[in-house]
Amino acid sequence: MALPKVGSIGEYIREQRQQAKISLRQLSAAAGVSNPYLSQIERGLRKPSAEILNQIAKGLRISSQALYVQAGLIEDREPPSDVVATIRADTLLTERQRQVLIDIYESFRKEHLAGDEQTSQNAHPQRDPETDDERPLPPELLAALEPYAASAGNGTVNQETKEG
Amino acid sequence: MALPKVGSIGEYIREQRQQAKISLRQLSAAAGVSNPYLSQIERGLRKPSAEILNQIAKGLRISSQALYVQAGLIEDREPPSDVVATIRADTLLTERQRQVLIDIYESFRKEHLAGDEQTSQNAHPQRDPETDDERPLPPELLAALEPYAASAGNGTVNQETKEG
DNA sequence: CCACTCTGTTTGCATTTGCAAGCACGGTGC
DNA sequence: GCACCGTGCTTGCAAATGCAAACAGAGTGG
Repeated sequence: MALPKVGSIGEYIREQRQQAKISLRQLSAAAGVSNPYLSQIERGLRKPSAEILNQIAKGLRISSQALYVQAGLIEDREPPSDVVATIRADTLLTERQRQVLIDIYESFRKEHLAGDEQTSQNAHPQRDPETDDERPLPPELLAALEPYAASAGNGTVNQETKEG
Repeated sequence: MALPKVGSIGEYIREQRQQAKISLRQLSAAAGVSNPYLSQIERGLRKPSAEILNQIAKGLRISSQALYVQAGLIEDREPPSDVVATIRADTLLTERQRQVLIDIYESFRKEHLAGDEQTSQNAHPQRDPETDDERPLPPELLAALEPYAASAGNGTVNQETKEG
């Protein structure tokens, strides 16, 4: 029953704090959170919000992302290549553009490596958040490419045009 | 509005959702949050916790980190890494694939900078999909994307995967 | 005209966050 | 003896999160 099974986040904070050799109150002051709340967080009785986590990370002088990963709020999955990581880190693109580039890149790699193998299970227009990893290009990617492809004149892009 | 760019997490979510062309309820189901709450989040009436943010990021299939940065929860000031150099260094791609990726990347950057320079897109509470001035990609680039774009509307995945 | 379905929104409420105040314990010095 | 530090922990309580249900419009079609 809703026992905050954030697990190691509290222990992780406590470890970091003890390694820094500062007291709970010191960290609470540095992080700008109350000491009782920090106490409860460290013992796993409370599940802090992202803001509190961020402040604690600041107070501990550790990376916010490391804390989010510990909290399970960021998937720390290994990027499949340096290209993907680099694209992801590029703040000059929109998120959609990033996704398009990464998807294209991965499609290219699959094509280049496998050459023949392909998956033909992308029939539904609805996305399934759980079961898509092998598709060539997702529908929303094509939707994102659509405005660019509009001037090509090849006519391959056929959309419902429900609203526009 | 001084610089409320990082504060408008809700607008960012709404933009991403509308770009993905899914309804609020669809996203709420995919993200596992209630639709009224998502509505309030998008309009800035509620400040979602990190968990909710993470679920929304999953539902949108965008990077959680990008969302946290948008929410101002991560001071992520990573330098604009050189995507082009990384693509060029990738030996798992063919030269032609590399060129296509680089072309797309540079087109995206031009478009992103041009679109961001005069007005940010959060001026209107609702975007009109037709008023986007997005520049088309070069024709040879679209030709390279053709086999992937085949699954847009006709459902026939015509993927020759032949690049020679 | 009415039923049905989709869109996003509002309302009321259980649950939770996060804090101020206070508690219990241990070590100092006077 | 006992005031005075420090440590972390417990207790209420205002405020916020997040949800279920109901609401208001716009299409669509019987």
